[in-house]
Amino acid sequence: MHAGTVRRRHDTTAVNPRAAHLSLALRHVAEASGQISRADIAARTGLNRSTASSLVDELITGGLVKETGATPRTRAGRPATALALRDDGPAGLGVDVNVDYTAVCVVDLTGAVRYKHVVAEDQRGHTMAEILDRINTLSRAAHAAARADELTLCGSAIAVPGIVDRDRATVTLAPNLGWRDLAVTEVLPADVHGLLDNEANFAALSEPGLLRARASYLYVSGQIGVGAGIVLDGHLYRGTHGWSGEIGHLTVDRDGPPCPCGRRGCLERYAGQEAILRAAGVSSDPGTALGVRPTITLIADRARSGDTATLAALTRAGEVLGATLAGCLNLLDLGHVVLGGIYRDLAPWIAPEVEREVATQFLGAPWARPTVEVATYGPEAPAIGAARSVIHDVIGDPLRWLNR
Amino acid sequence: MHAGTVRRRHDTTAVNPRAAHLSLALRHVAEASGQISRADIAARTGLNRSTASSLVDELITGGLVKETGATPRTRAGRPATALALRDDGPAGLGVDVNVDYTAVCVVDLTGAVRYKHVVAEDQRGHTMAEILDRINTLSRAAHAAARADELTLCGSAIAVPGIVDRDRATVTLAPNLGWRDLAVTEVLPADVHGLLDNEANFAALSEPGLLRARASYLYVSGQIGVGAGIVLDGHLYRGTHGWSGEIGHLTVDRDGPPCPCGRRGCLERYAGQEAILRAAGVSSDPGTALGVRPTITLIADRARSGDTATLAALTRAGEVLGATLAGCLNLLDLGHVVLGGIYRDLAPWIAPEVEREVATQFLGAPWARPTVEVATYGPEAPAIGAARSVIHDVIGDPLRWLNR
DNA sequence: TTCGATTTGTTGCTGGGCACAACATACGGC
DNA sequence: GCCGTATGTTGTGCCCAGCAACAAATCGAA
Repeated sequence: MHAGTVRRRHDTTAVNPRAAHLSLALRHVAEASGQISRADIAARTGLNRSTASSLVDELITGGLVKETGATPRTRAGRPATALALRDDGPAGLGVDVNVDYTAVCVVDLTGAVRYKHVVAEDQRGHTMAEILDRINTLSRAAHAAARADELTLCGSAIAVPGIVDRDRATVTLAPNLGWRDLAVTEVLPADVHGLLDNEANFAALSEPGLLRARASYLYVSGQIGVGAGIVLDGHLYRGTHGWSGEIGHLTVDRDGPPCPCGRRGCLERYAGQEAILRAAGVSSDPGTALGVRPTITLIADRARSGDTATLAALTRAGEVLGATLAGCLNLLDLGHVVLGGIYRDLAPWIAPEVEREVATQFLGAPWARPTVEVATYGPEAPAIGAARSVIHDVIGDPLRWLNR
Repeated sequence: MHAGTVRRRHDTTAVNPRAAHLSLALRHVAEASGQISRADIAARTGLNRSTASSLVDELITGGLVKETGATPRTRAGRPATALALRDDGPAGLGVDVNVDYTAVCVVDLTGAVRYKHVVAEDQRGHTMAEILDRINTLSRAAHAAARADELTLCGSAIAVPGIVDRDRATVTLAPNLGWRDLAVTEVLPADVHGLLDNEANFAALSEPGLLRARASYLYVSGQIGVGAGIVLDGHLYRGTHGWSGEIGHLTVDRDGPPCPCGRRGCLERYAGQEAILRAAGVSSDPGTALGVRPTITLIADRARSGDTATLAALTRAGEVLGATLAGCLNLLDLGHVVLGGIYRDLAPWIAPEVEREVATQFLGAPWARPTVEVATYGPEAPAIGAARSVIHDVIGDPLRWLNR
């Protein structure tokens, strides 16, 4: 079940066993894609074989699951028929509105990205209406592409750089876009109700291992700010208001340099994009449009060519970031960190430092060595994660798709 | 459902609707004690009135719920019969083994503490066998007291200062007790299976508001170290290994004083008991037995009499603690902190500082002002929370009690 | 006071869905 | 070719939630 919409925030409501079991069976198919049979589902869930069969049949006739021939026969006995998710059923539309680009993508039930389109253009030169219009146009194109690919869009989600109110589907505040109390999902095609969340949160959902391994990890997204998505047991933890993961303003040094937020020595002042650029001696003039990517690849180029100032800046940033993350891991008892955003591009220099800091400062290290991983997707992560969240909702409540 | 034992760590198993609904009904009775009727339960859960009646009847015949006359009649219509938890049914046994005292208590289904006994004696002068023997003796006495009070002990839980492996019911490491890989729950009466957890975690469960309000908060437990229990939506969050809440070694200042853990500038070095004592100019010689309480009350006395060094030490500790907690709240998006352990005794001087720091540094403050609260229970909190965790398990799975 | 309106709790009925058992199916091994 | 084994299907019974009708207990108004 996707932690967001279907979330049993108050699990004080009655349970529908059929719906729960359909989701359960579908989840097992998704987690062990292509290598699972009806009997396996029965064994793993504790349900009776006949019940599992009935559930799978309903999922098959509903167009969510298909049989994929027989499994490789190993033991004696009748060979099982393998089950897998259909890749021509429901699909999710993901949109990412960032400061200097807009991205849309379509993800099918298996989690595969079936369509992707990125428009790299700084939003700051455009009015709100123009931005919304672009979102609308891109969404329509994605919608058409999905239909041409025999996919049925069954939902959409928008990632924005800011604070959102998910219940009201409203952007509370997105400073870099100049948005405040904006119901942005209304520009989406009417037949797909729109979800909404922070970029870091959706980016965290883009990791492919999430569903398969029922993972718990901290996804760190380095951008102009530094955010994080907290994934616990395969579910995004959003906090009481939906603002979880605000690590950019954790205090590194109470006597450190002042931060626009009013405090001193925030993590962003050491490991944020601007701080890295400044420490490396690169001008970070916001007037040079298309800011984010190019400057970061510039940094990477410099580091690759051995520029000492750049290498020192990255080492320092990695150290500070690692130390801060170690604290987060200690608080949450998480054993896994994923480096996303700019840290993914800078991973060759940042990751070792983070790994070292985390290994030495994680208190559980003697019993469980923490791992640091580089994100699978780069700038397209929020859009993919957004689309995937739609898929998660289908898997969490397949009945809504079945009797649509 | 209690997040610990009954926890759907992998919610990959079939659901038993009857069990879930019994728990649901019982939970509603517990949350709205004395002011709820069968019809209310039906309305709030979405279950049919007849179903709610059936569930309540089963809970009544099982000895978990009772009718308490009629409700004050306000509107027209047949007056409802109020329901409440029985206080003469199942009860939980809680044990707290700390460095300088051992505590046991019995909590009934309503959450009330029905028996309590604390033996203040430093464990460091005794062998492991002696300590275990004392636990056994105290437990037997509590068992007898519960029986004399017409209560039926249906489970037990032990709080220890250290790292535990809940699945194996084993203390992995309790430095101050000298324990390592000890299956401490085996000394409990055989008919009550023993749970096990860290003191801070159980202490967090001792707060009475937990069940009623489905709360989310950070319970900070100041002792020799500084620990925390993370409560999300009324459930204790224990992390992937059960070590969550380790805030004592969050870094306050990377260039700060060295800490025995090998790092520098850990929170404990500023807001831990020893640090406060030292900063206040009080000797913290560990040779003076019965260390914890008396020295803390001494500090409180000094502060009350206006000793400037003491007041400065407390202000500083509160500041640093508050700043660190603000970071935790930002990461987890929690809006509520409970100050427990020594911070409860020192609350008059610590709490305002914490409150100020949290208010200014919590990023969500403009939309949701964070609150700081003083813990309900003092040193007995872990034992009470341990006992209460047993009760939570009964409420989370009443069937196990009903067909015992 | 009486009668309708209203809300609560109970009872009998129905149907959905799961467990169970028996059976058909399809292999491997001897 | 036969037996053992594992998978998937079919038929049966039971649990339990929903539904509707009814009894119970109050309020309000004529």
